[in-house]
Amino acid sequence: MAIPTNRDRAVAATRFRALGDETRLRLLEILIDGEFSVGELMETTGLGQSLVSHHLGALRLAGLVTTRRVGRWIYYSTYQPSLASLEHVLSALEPLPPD
Amino acid sequence: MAIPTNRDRAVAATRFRALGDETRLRLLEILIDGEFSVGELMETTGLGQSLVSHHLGALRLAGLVTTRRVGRWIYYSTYQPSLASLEHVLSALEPLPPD
DNA sequence: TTGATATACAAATAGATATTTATACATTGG
DNA sequence: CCAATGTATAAATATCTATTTGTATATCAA
Repeated sequence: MAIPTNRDRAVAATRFRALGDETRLRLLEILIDGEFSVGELMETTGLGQSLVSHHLGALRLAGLVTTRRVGRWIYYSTYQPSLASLEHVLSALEPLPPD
Repeated sequence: MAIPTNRDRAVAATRFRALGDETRLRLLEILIDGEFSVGELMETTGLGQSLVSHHLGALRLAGLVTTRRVGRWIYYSTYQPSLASLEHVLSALEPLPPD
């Protein structure tokens, strides 16, 4: 396996940081089940428009979600090559520490 | 698969946040290759004592590393049940975004 | 073209985190 | 017990991030 470069680490850190927020994890969980517009995500989560948009933007920059515009709506979905499933990623970390 | 609770998400977010820092990723990479004391990690990375200790503490709280005291030294290593290999975790996210 | 709707973006602020410096604690050797 | 060594912790500060509020942009419907 190749030695990670500083750039590799920067990218990875950005990805992990994007996952390191409860609100974004919640949005991702929803998006794993399908494609949703910002408005639908607002309804489901009860969060404000700007906040949802902001977090989705962060997930997009991290390459975790992708978008598709349909008329006035923009539909978000998980970017599958990057995130086959959140469960998969989580499973590598799941067990709780002992101490 | 069970619906994630708020607590699940809080734990996961904490874990991801711990991984979302380049310095900590660097330390983890080193620890994947074996067990090292704080002093050794300072030498290898060129970072200050306090900073190394601080980051290791964060990794420990996140359940990503574990410790073993031998005399005055404290040896850090990856907590295997939690992190079989950083590469494994990274591989789940590796591909870069298109846009 | 105009008003309404859906979303993004900017600015402001509050809160969290990384880093540094200084100090405390624990263990060993003498 | 005392000095030295290895590590943790506290305090201070600077930087980053989440959230809120306000505004801009894009698309549609009439």
